[in-house]
Amino acid sequence: MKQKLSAKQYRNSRQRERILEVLRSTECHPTATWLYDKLKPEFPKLSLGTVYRNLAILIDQGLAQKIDAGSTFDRFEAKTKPHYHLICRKCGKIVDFEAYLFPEIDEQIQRSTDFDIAGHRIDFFGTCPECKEKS
Amino acid sequence: MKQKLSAKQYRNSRQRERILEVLRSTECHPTATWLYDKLKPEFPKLSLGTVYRNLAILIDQGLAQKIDAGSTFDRFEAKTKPHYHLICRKCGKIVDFEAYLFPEIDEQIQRSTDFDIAGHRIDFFGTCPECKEKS
DNA sequence: CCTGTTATTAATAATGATTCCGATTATTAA
DNA sequence: TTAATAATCGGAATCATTATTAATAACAGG
Repeated sequence: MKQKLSAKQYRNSRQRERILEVLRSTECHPTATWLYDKLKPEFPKLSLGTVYRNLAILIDQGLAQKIDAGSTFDRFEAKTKPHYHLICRKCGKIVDFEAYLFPEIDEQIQRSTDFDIAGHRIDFFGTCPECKEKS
Repeated sequence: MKQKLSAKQYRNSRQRERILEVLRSTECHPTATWLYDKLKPEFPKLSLGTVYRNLAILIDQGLAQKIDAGSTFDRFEAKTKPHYHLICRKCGKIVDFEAYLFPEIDEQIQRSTDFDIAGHRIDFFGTCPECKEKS
């Protein structure tokens, strides 16, 4: 059912074309609804589902990406010291990496921007030992 | 309505106590449902809403934290070169930081773990210039 | 220029995680 | 013990996202 054949043959569609153009032309990192609102005047019959579906296609084509939240539902942990996460792309497992290796990068970034930096998060993406074995 | 008074007076509850204990005792980074399933045998009448509410309280008390996804809905961007994100804690704005400063840290992590590291994400959290002015 | 095939669309229904609500129960201070 | 009010349970509501379906549009071949 949930086919992910990148071999899929895509046709051109005015909607998808414009979604990509708008996505490329904006500074912000839009939500699907933001894109929908932006394009609604141009396509009065535009449907939100069309925006979602075309974003998925653009991602499949490597032309766009979702800002990766790692998982679709909230995850929690007891508060400990700062640490990083290793996230398995295959099974979604999250493993702590008990270190805060780069405390100096906050200042490094702070000097280059107008943001007040309070902290950072680093997630490493890859394949966990168990999933490595299976493949 | 949506009060966030940390001055709130919390009472003890067996459920919250156990939620924290389980959260502290596990290696994984549970979802609310996982905690619910874990504690259901112990509290046959346990409600999922209770788990969510108590997690919120524990977070308010600084005893737990949500693995921060930055925002509750998906955000997209046209695929460009690798870069980092500056995320404003007050308004949720995401700004690109056009650099991939630390390409060597993937190897650094890879050497310390059994994961195959394919890449990483760094998000910096702080306050954007506009929100700084307002406060 | 037709025509058949099938990707795409719009509208809407379904899903699934999270939050809210109301009546009941439990905790705490006095 | 009692009064005040958190906390609970269960179910309904919410809201972003995904799936379904009939109609439409793109495009390759004739």
